[in-house]
Formats: sequence, C-alpha cells, structure tokens
Amino acid sequence: MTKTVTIRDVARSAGVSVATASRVLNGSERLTEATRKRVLQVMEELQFTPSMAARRLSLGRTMTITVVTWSLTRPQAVERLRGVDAVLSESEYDLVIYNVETVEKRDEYMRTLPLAQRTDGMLLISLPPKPEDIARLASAVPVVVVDVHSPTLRGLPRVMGDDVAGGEMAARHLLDLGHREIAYIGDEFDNPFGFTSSRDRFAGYEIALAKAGLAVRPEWIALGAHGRYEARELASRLLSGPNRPTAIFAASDTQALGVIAAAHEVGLDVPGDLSIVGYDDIEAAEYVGLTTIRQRLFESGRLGAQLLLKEIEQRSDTPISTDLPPDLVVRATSAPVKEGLPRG
Amino acid sequence: MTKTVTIRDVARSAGVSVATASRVLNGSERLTEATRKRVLQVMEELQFTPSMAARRLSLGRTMTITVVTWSLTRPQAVERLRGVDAVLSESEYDLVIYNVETVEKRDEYMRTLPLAQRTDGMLLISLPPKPEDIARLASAVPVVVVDVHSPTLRGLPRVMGDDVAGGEMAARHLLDLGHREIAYIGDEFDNPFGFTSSRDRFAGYEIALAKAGLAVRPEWIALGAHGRYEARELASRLLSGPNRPTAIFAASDTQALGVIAAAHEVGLDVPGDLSIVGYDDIEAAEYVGLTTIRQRLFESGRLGAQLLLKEIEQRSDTPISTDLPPDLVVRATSAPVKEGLPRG
DNA sequence: GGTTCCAATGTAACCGGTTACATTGGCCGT
DNA sequence: ACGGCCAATGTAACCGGTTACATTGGAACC
Repeated sequence: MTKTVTIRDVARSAGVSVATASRVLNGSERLTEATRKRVLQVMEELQFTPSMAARRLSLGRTMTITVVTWSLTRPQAVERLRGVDAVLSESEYDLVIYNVETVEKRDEYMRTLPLAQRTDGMLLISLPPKPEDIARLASAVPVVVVDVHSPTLRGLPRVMGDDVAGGEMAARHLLDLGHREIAYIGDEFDNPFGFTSSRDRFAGYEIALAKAGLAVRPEWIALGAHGRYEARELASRLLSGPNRPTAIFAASDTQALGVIAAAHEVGLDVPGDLSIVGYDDIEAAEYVGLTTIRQRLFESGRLGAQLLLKEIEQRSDTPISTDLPPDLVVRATSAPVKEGLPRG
Repeated sequence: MTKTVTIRDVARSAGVSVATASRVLNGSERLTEATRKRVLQVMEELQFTPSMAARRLSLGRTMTITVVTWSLTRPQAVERLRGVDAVLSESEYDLVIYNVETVEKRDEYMRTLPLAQRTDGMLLISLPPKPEDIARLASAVPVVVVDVHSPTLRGLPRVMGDDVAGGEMAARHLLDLGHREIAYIGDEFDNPFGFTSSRDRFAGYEIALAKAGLAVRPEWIALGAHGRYEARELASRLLSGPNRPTAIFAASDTQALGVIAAAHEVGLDVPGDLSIVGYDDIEAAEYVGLTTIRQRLFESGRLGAQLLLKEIEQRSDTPISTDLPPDLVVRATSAPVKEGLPRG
C-alpha cells in the first residue's frame, strides 16, 4: 500500500495550485488547454485517483442511493431491484442495499440510515416504516416508497400497484371460468411489518365474489407465513378435506407454486381438477405456466428509482404518486370448472 | 432542511470539547459517567447524527464493501448475493452493488471502482477481470473473487467450485443410468467476459465419457448465449433431428429449464424419453424437480464475504483459496434409459 | 504542604477534496 | 505609455469528523 497520491501532490508536481488541479478534475471551463493537458499528464503519471470520501464530504453529496427492501429471498424483491439497478447504473449514483428480514432490522435501519451525509436518497421497497419514523426519515433525505400502501405514507412520493383491483381481477377470472368454490391462500393479514398486500388482494377477492352474489366461505380462507412450503402446507390441508374448492387464488406466485405442489401431491390435475391463480408474475410463473396477476415488478423498481432521482434533483412539494395497474395473465393453470362432477 | 448539527454544536452545547464529544461517540473509555451522560443527552436533544462522509474521510475507511457481479438476472447471482448479504448485514459494512451486463461496464468499473477511499473491499462474483486490471485492483484494495477460475487470478483469495468435477459428476450420473447418447448444451466457450464454467463443465463431461469409452459426438454439442430461451432453441433443434440423444446435460439450471420446455414442446416425456441434468441447484430446480449439480451458491457468497472481511482486517500474504465441491442432487428429470427402444 | 502521577479533558492538526475570493498579467483602447 | 478589464490561476477557508499531544487538577505519597 503505497502512500496515496492526493490532489496536492498532483498540483505540486504539475506546478499549479490545488484549485487548478481540482478544476481540471471537474472539467471546469476557463483553463488553458496547455495547463489542462499538463495536469492530466501528471495525474496519469502519478496514478492519481481522487478520494471519493473527501469529495463526498466537501460536496455534501454522497452520490449514493440506498435501497431498503424486504427479504431478498423473494423473487419479487429481486425483480424490483433489477429495475432500480437499470436506472442507477446509468446514473452516477452508487447503489447501496439493505436487506431486511426482521422487524428489528427494519427499525434499526430506519433509525440509523438517514444519517446526514450517508446517502442522497432512499428507496423503500415493500416495507412500510413505522409511522413515527416517517417524518424524521423524510426530513433527512428524499424518500420514495414502492409497493407500500399504508395510508400514513401519504406525503411521500410512491409507486404502487392496486392490490384490491388485482385481487378482484384474479377472482373474477376464476368466476368467469365458472368456478364457484374458490379458496384464498395468503399471508397473515396482521403482521409485524404492516404489509397490506395479502389483505388487499383478499379484499378484491371478496368484492368479486360479492358481485357474483357469493359469500366468502371462512373454511376456504387459509392464511400463513409467506413462503412456498407454508403455502403448500395450507393447500394440502385445504385440498384433502371432504369439501375441497375447485379453484385457489394465491396471494403471490411463490405461494401459488406451493399450491401447485400440494395439488400434485394430492393427485389433483391442474387445471383439470383445480384451477390456480397467483400474483406477481415472477419469472418462474412463466415457465411453470402459472396464470397470474402481473405486477410489472421490474417496472416498479425502475419508476421508483427515476422518481427518486427526480426528487433528489428537486424535491417536489406535492409528492407524485404513480400507479401501476395490474394485468391478468392467463396461462395453463386455470381452466373452466368441470360441470356437475361429484367431488370427494 | 435545517442546518445540520455537527459535533462542534454538540460540544459547545454540552460545554465540552469536540474531542470529548467524539470520544463519547466512539464509546471510548476514560470518560466520567457524568460527562458521557451529559453529552449523550445533548446529542439526543439536538438530534445529532454524525456525518458518515466526514467519518470516512478522517478514518480513511469507508465501511463499505463493493460487490461486482455479472447479471442480476441470473438466479445464481442472486443466491450468491444473498450469501454475501447474510454476512455483511451482521457486520458494520454497507453493501454496494455493481451489476455488470456488458464488458464495457465491467472494464469501466474495474477502472474506476478501486478509487482510493471508495470502498474497503471488493468481491468479484463470476467476473474475471482483465489480466492487466488485476494488479492495480488488488494493490488498491483487498479483493476476493468468487466463482472465477482464470489462472491469472492466482494470487487473489478466492472461493471456487470445481466445474470439471461437477461436469464429470453429471455425465457420470447419466452414464450410470445407462445413457450412452448424451448431449451437452452450454454457453459459448469463447466469450468476451472470459467465463470458463461452460468449458470446464464440458471438459468434465468429456472426461466421464472418455472413462466410459465413449467419444464426444460433435453434433450433440450445442453452444449458445446464456439464457432459457436460447437453450430451448438449441434443445429444440437437437431433439427434433433424426438422431436425438437420450439425455442432455445443461451447463446451468437456467438452461436446463429451457431444455425441459423444448422437450415438452416436442412431445417428449421427461424423464421417460429424455433425461436432463442441470447445474447450480437454483431454487427453481427444486420445485421443477430438476436433477442437478449443487454448487452451494449461497454458501459461496457467504464464504467470499467472510474471506473478504478477514482480508480487510489483515491482508494475507499467501491468499487463501477455498474450494466448494459440487454435489449431485438427483430429482425427477433423470431416469434409466429405455432399453432397446427404436428411436427417431 | 509539596511533589508526583495519572485520569479526564482540551487544543489543534489532519484526512483530501471544493470553491469563494484574491491576485496576476496580457491585451485593449486612447 | 497607462489604466481598465477580464480570463487564468492562486490562496486559504471549509466540509465534519478523529486523534496525537498538551493541559489540568485532584489523589496519593513522602
């Protein structure tokens, strides 16, 4: 580790002042071509690389965007991250990632991250912060939230899907196929993070059923922790009972994959005996042939990042809220219900 | 944006010197409980948050680890990233991500990233740097490489799988099942990034065949760009010919998924008519039931990060090279060859 | 009571850039 | 020849922490 070359070394060696050297570095006008050349020459010779740390301190900008996201394990989160990266890699901002798996971590991050000078902007993905943290957060640094529907977040710019509409869309699709016995498998409505997507999608499902004049059957609502295994477990129970549904709407593709596994396990044909609709349209959905509600995950990340950059450049007084309406993508796991067949 | 509170404000307000305030901040010994309390009190009141930027500059450490990885699109990369995150989130280092999709980006990053004071350590995942960049890189900052086999990288600490052994394992498994007509689908051997995994896995395949007294049949070697669609295309061609193989070894699970799709398309039963073995053991492999070679991706990320932290703490003179031997995971896409059936 | 010693605290330099303001000097007009 | 002007460059303060070294004051000792 040789002693680091500073801008003063460059200046001395080139016979100019640090100011001039700095100006060369920043491509300022008002410089003789000759001096510019000489300084660049010296920088090259000395292998000078300006210190980011010093630059940040003196500029008061970190050139860094921080993304806080829930559970990198979920394909969802990754898709969104890719969208963010697509924007940031074209910008001059660095991408710092905080992955949150527990509420404690979330709160720790919310407390310590908005440190002055630590980051120029924060993107919260799928993670509603505690109400009491929001104000401090937002006053410290530009914040954009993606995929969070908490009403306490009004006031922050955000990118949202419409989970209620999506849920309704999913249920409607199944109803249109003639299904009347439609179960719902999703995440627990009450959860420490305050996620609302499962509840909202369920609400949409309820609406669609109501519109079709159907009541929600409590025994067909199965809630549990997020994950394929957990969903498989729930579905297993649901499907092996005496009175099984003809279709299942899962609150996420990940869970839908679990449902598919359960169906196979129980020996049900999909979609012959059981129709399944997921939510998200993650990559796996496509090659499994899962019918699902598309959320445009990548796009939501992209938009969020763009919004944040805009916000950094110039904070908006009335925060922009972008909607990303969901789509139905029909694939191979949903089919018309078999009419009049007696079922176990 | 109120004026930021600095440590000098705290010091003045608490009636102590900046040094004392700083000592409180860093939990130094040699402090009266009374003053410590008073300073903390003031910090709380003033909502003081120390500037990371200043801290970094003065400490000469950025408390930042940079991960440069190839193509976040690949589930592989994500798994490894999760491993890295698992380690880093327990440390006090921030995780900065650079996603590389093109050679130009890679070279740009290799040039600009190891800026003095920009990061405390770099983790290169699946991305061999240009030989001429390596020295400068490594002399600027501790570097650990994961999943890169370029011989020019001897000298850097690294975590590697053994692609040749893995390839042999895969082919051997198929041979053991009685297959004699085994195709290989992988990435182009020559590629701008200098990846070697496809070539190495192929080498292993060749070895296994040779040991079994079989020659490699050139018409059963199909190489193309990385990706599910590309692999499906290649497999399609391979399988619709007059002389189709009874088994295919794909250089990655992603590609194996493409092969499965192609098989279904052509109307072949897997594994009845065609056995398929992938490589990596990504999450999707499990729920698709893909037989594959496990790479322990998460683990490789974890180890790489640990190695890097160790390296930062104390650079080793003789770099440690950790091996992560591959495993065969038999699932549902490989089965004994059908004896004596006429084909094609 | 006067040294001695050491823990607690203060002073000021330093990290390596940026930039407001000051200075210089060449060219112009008269 | 001289003052004025302005582009090119220099000087030094500043960003907000950390820390080597200096200072202080009270306890312990003789």
